[in-house]
Amino acid sequence: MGKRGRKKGASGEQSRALLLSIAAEEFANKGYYQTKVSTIVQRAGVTQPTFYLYFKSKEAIYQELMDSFSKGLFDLTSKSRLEPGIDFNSLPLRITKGLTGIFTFFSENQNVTRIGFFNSLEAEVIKKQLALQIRDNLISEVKNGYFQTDMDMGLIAEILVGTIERLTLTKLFPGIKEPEEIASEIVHLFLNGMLSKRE
Amino acid sequence: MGKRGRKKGASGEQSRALLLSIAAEEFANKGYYQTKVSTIVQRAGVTQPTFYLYFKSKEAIYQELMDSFSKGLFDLTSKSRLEPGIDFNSLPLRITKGLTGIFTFFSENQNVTRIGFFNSLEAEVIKKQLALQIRDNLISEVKNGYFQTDMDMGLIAEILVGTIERLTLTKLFPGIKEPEEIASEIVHLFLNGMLSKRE
DNA sequence: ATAAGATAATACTAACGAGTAATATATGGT
DNA sequence: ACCATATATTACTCGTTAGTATTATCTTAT
Repeated sequence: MGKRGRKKGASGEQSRALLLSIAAEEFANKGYYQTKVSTIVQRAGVTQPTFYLYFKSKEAIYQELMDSFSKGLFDLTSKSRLEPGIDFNSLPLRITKGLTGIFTFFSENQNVTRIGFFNSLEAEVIKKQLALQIRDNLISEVKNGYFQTDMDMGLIAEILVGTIERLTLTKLFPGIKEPEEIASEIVHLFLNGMLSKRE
Repeated sequence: MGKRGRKKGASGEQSRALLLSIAAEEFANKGYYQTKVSTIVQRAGVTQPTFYLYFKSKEAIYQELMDSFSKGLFDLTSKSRLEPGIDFNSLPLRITKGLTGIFTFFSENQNVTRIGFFNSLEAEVIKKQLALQIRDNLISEVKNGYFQTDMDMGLIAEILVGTIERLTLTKLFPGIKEPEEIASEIVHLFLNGMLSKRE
């Protein structure tokens, strides 16, 4: 008796994926504490115990989303490491390509990016990591004599992270600018500064 | 009978100020939702109803702290507006001074800054406002022929805000660098870029 | 056809945390 | 000396929300 039990055509993987996707949206829009499991399951058209069939806890599904973002970003940045001995004049383009990759990834994964880069406690850790990676790249470029050597590369790396962060939120996500556009404007500014008329 | 009632030497203003200060610390460290009124009052050595004697709600005390930050920052930035017709060569120093003012304010008000600039929903609004003010200044400086004119000043303003944000968190708050130091390095980078050897 | 395992629902618990009613003690002006 | 007011406490309520015990239905391999 009753309308309990497994539904026709019910597929576990599908339910799980749906929950993940909706949860990403909720977490991205409302943050961790304002996001309710009850809302997630309601929107997914399942019940609370179904949620706990696939995820150990609210914390766990959040972590899974975080990890997904974290891994994606890490794969990206470790791929875009510069091999030594690049042509001098192609460096700006290389840097632009690397930045474009990051912005494209963010753009294609808005919800998890919001979670992993803006809303979470671990966002700081991730940004710190990104800054370190950027700093290492900058230092190796200084060794090649490309930049001024009297600058603090750790500082510049942090400035770049702040720049990426801010422009992602204000220009990329609202669709005001494309990844390539943002990347090339950043590179232009950071290389030449605002006073330059040099070419 | 009992130990109820007003305490000897109890001063309302003092209790209120203490609650505000502790609340600022809690909100700054844990964010809004993880901060508990019960913890605040416990740390302040008063009870819950005492809290509600001075603040309408948890939301209200949070708003009060937010407003304090918001007002402080606004006073600062509106004061540092550039009057027209400044000497060409003194502009970098002027900009550095303005930035130093902001960093000093942040440094002297860490907790509310964390709340108003990093943890809150309204942080976005505040940053947006700051970006607009910076953009206006930049544009007026372009009119004076100081910068290249082919750059998107809205974009640069956002980059500056991101820069301020990030360096506040990673260099200023940990005490790694002083306000003046950070300000002058920013100005140097943004004016000259990383390629420049010009002087 | 049937048992085992997978997928789901109903109806609950348990805890936490914001906010309050009622009550008591100190202080300061008259 | 006394009362009005400011300051504080004890001991609650009440809603919200994460998580669960139990039961039911579907699916698939044999």
